[in-house]
Amino acid sequence: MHEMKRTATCGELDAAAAGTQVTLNGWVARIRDHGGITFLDLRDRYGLTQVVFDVSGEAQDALAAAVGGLKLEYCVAVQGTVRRRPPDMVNPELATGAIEVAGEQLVVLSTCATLPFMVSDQAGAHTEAREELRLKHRYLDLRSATMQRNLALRHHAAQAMREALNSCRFLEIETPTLMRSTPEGARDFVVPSRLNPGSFYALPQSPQILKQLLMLSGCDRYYQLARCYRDEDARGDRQPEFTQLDFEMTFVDQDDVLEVLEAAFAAAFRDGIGHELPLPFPRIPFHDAMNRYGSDRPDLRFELELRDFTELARAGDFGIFKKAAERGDTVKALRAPGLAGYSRRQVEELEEHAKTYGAAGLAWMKCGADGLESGVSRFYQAQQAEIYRALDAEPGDLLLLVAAPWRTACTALGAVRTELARREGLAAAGVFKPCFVTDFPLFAWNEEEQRWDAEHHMFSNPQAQYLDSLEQDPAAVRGELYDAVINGVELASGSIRIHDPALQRRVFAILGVSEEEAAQRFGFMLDAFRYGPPPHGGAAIGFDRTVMLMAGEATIRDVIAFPKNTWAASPMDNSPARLDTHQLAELHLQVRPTADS
RNA sequence: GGGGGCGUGGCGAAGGUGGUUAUCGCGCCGGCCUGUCAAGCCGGAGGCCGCGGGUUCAAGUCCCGUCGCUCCCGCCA
Repeated sequence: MHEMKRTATCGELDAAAAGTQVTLNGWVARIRDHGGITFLDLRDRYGLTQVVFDVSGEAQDALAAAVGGLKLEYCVAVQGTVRRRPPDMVNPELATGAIEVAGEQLVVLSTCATLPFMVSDQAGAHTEAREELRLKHRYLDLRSATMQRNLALRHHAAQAMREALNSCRFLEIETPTLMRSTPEGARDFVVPSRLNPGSFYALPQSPQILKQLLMLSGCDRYYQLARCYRDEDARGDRQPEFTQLDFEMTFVDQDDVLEVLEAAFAAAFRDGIGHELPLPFPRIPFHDAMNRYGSDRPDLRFELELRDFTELARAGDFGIFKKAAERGDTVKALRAPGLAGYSRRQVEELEEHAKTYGAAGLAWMKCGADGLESGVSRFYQAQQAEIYRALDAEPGDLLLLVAAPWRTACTALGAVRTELARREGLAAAGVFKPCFVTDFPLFAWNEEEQRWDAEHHMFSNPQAQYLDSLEQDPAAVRGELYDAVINGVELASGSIRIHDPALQRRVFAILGVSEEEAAQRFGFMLDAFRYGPPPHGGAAIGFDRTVMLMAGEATIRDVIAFPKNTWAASPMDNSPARLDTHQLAELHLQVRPTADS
């Protein structure tokens, strides 16, 4: 170790330490040079301590020179005496603000080049530099108080979730990251095999099948902080590699799994940010969530519930809506309390928003003191009283309406709902409203390919009351499927699985998966399920998103140490990168030029 | 695949309708200063305005193309 090894961190000294000799190691966060006296803010993971160098005396020339040469982000060691600050110079913003260290010796452990951007030292704030630059020099970005906090928060959340599951008899078991491509929704990341020319591993999109096999193996309860890989376009809350707290349980029903989810989230929020989530989480069936909030991941921090307007539209004179209702489409209404003052421009912006979610348009009217005004109100003069009653409308409200097939109408107006909340500041920070969304449909009709897809995945159990009518009316079948949602963010998803091979065959048949295809793609699993598979179910928690939510960040990249950008690349190490011809040859690969190169 | 936003010294921003020394804050370099904590004050260096082409007497500004970043739709069971 270097000379001047630390005896204290930069975050632990307080008035009780006054008078003691200490050595601190850390980085120069700030220098305030007043001539004869210089203040140095020394930073490490634990905090910030002010060091004072009084170099006015002639005998201090050597120290003065050393202090004068300091630059931001030099790594240094300081030895000195802790002393109380004079009362009027205490800094209440700082954990160590009651004291300062009178610096007596300074050793520069290493120097620092001119910074590409300032390391942010303000809690909750990121550096001003654009994200691309932050990612290129991620090691510097991670020095900031905010990123340090995020990494620590992530650690504590992980430990809390582990403990919560440990105390429920779960075993942490690892599964391979090199495995075969399995039938899941996303594109696979693929790894060529050197020993098996032309063959490839796939990186897991989730350990789904393997954890089910662990249940068959009698492990009873399994969990894993599993890295998952999906080759799809990124988003603020989504990047190609991410972490799930994946778990699975034997001999349980849906309520048992939901309880574990509640325990895991409660522990993470408690240990991570000291927040007590209210238990149990409210449960909202999928259809209710869509009808009331226009989303299968409702943000419950604000009301703004959607209402059905279909029958009113059928009886009204607005031709477009009338025809929609008669055609079997749904008309949804959103009452925006007190927003009748919205300008035409503002409503048009909301309409544009609705259109991106598939709405043909956004109709509107205003609730005046003497009845409905503006927009499409002239078509509904005869029904004013009925409309006020049905929507609980009051003078001063703005009414927004969408007509479309049920799901589109709900989704589009639901998007308007969250956009309104954003504009009006209704979604408060620091408030967490969890819920479970349950009773998802098992199958979704794929219009393009004219067939049924699995809404969740093809191993999810249909609810018992649909077992006799599976084939007759797939659209009506609800599964033992559930999501956990907090503040409009989907944080977990799971299901009770099919453990009866005969039922599994029926589901495959509905999905159009032939026996041969099933055998070829995941025969090992079907084979395994011949050997006494137990009833089981589980879920997976989107761990990055959970931490993002707790940290109050807008993107999961801010809670991942070394994330990828939206083009799945890392500006720091320039990955992905080309392989040299030798490596390619060894892997039996040949790179074909792209059409445009 | 589609749509929106952004790209100006190391960083963040300002630069109506085109007009000649491209502005400000931070950082950097030099100087002054004994109580700051976003220290202050004085001075200085540093920019082919993402790139390519076009219009024009004249382009950071207008047009076309292109690249990069970012947000959203699609996609992501």
